[in-house]
Amino acid sequence: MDDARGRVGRPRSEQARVAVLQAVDDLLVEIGYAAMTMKGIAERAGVGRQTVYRWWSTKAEILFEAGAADAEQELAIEPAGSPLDDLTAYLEALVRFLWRSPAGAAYRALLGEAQHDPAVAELLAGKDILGDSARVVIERALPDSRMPIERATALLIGPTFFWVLSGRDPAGLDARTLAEDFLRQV
Amino acid sequence: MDDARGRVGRPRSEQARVAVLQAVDDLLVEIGYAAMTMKGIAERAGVGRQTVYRWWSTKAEILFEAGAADAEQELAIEPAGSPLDDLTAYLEALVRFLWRSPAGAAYRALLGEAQHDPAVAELLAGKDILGDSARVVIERALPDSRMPIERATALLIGPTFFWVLSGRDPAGLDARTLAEDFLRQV
Amino acid sequence: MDDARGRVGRPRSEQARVAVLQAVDDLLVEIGYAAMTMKGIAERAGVGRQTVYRWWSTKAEILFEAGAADAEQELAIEPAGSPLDDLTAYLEALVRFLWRSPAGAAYRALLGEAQHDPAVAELLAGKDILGDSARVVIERALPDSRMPIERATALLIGPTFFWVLSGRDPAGLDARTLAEDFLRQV
Amino acid sequence: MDDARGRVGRPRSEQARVAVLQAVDDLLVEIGYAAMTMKGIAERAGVGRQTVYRWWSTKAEILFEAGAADAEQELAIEPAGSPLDDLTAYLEALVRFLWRSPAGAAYRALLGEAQHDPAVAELLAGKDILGDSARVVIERALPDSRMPIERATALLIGPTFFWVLSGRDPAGLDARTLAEDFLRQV
DNA sequence: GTGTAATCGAGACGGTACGTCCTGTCTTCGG
DNA sequence: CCGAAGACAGGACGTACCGTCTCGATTACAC
Repeated sequence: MDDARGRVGRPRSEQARVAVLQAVDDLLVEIGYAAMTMKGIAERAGVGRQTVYRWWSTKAEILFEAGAADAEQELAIEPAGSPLDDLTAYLEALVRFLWRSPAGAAYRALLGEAQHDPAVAELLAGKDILGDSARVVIERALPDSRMPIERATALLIGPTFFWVLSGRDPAGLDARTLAEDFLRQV
Repeated sequence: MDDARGRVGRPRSEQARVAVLQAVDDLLVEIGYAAMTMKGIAERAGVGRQTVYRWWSTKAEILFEAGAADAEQELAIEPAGSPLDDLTAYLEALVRFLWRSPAGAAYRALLGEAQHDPAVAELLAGKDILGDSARVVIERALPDSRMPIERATALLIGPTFFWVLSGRDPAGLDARTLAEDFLRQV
Repeated sequence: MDDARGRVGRPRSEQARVAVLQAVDDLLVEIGYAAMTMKGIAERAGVGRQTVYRWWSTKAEILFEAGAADAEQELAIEPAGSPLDDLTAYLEALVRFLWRSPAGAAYRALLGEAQHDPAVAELLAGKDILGDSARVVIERALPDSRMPIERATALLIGPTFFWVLSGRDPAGLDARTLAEDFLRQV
Repeated sequence: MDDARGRVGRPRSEQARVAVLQAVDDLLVEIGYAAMTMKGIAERAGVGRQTVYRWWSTKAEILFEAGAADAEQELAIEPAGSPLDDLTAYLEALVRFLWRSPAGAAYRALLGEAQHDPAVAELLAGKDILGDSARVVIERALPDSRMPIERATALLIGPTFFWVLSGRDPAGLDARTLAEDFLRQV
């Protein structure tokens, strides 16, 4: 309705849109975030640069759109029977996401950029990928907890988040132990 | 010793060194990390660009040298009497550092860059500012703990670290509560 | 006939045609030839770009169509009684045309473009605005001359043409003197 | 002296300067004035674009510097014995220059551009290539003429100039006849 | 003192990405 | 089929910064 009314002119090309998102995905793996350029994205996608700028302002925006869906899916956990198993499975997924997954690499790059670029910070603030995924798990595992969900989230995610982002080797992490630690607090 | 050997030629100018470090400090506050350039640093310092490149490879290196001493000092806590008070004071200092301090801004910028730049990651790995400061406090407050210090560090720092870096408002944090949570685990 | 055959569909819009020609006239005065673009012309005329391209290939073509009629009229001189007066009047008109008239500005722009663009050269070759106007005057003033008309044309127009196009100030020209010079040769 | 005093920084590269001028000369012949771009010139010269922009503002300026010396030389005529021979030789050189010479093509392109670009007009006004060369010949051939040199110049050059620039075939020109016509006026 | 040598500020060098603009084509809807 | 609108791929624009390179000038140590 909002879309179909007074539309005039050539409509946006879906083909160009997915080509750009795919190019960003590929380039992130091949050359990394820092080496990615708007020019390079456009060329890789076989798309004019103006077309890229018409729909996204920065490579951060494209990366966000390209990675958000994957991220959400990778952090969604099947119920595992017990609270401890649930939390363990989630923390394992979190490590996998942050450490190895392309979507996680994108997330870390964006979060890094957000530390010194308010525009990116705002972009990330619009969709709290980690917090949302953790809330689902916590509410399922501890429906009766009286701890505010925000604080519980930080306690659950924080240690792993710090461990990975500060460059420590995730091999030194044990998800089950962390889950047990968490249950002792909450 | 390293310096006194058969050195010949004009020695490094201490004046140029501090001018560069000062310029980086100033520019970080004035224009932010992303907008800082090697060219801009050299001009602000009144120094030739070659002189900058001669002693540092990247702006990350300069920033690191400029901020490390401040960071260490801001995270060093006087013994406060009780373990809970000690830990609370440390977490308060940590929030101040990450959230408001220029040195903390530098640290966050570097940590962000480290997520997609291995050279910066290595730089940070060389000096574990957060981990070192936390270890001191933990060993003082809990001399008898049998939990590995690395894990204890992650449990202590993690929630606050995640809270701030993910863009949440530190006003929602309560250091004493977090310290109590921590003591329940360890 | 050409028009009356089995034409089908919406006929060419006269309104669009004159809007484009008017836009070109306006833009030539307002921003000059070099700054004119096909995009700008279409927008100024309130016309689709495709409509412009459908009927003209280049801005030179539009400008030519827009200025030709004016040029012809500005260079047509009423008989003035004597050959000398006729020629003087013509040379004065020529200076006015080349120096101040919008149509003259268009002509000079096109002639300039023709020096490095064969397509424009061919366009101008199709209608010899200056030569045709001079021939009329010369044949009227000197019906018995045995000098080839082409050479006479060059002798009459050349000095003024050179003067103006090489950027000299037309104030330094005296049409009557030039007419006398011309009569001495022919 | 003026140059050698307080110079600081790396001096301008003569090698880059001649590479650019040579590239412009080549490109003018190969692809023509209109198709020449600053980007193309820089690439052809194996030079950074900034280097081109540092020393010249427009392709017109480069072309002017590249062609001026050639033009001057091509229009300098050896004394031929008689005024008529002198003037004939000059007019023949003028036709050669305007019609066939690469330097002449450059001149025509610049003169064309000058018709709608005041910056180029000013550039050409700074060095009156045609006028200067004609003055030399006229003053040598007619040392006692009382006609102002500017007017004599226009009478001498004008017809040929008009003939060539308006796209007429120079085969139809006869230099000796034009020289005779000129002598009849002056 | 007189080299010798590494430093300094300055600024030009060849490159490359930036974000904008225009090109000429295309794809939509409405007359 | 024409027309307005506007997105498309492409490519030049002029600018900024990259990291390197030459300059002349300075400043130490070794002779």
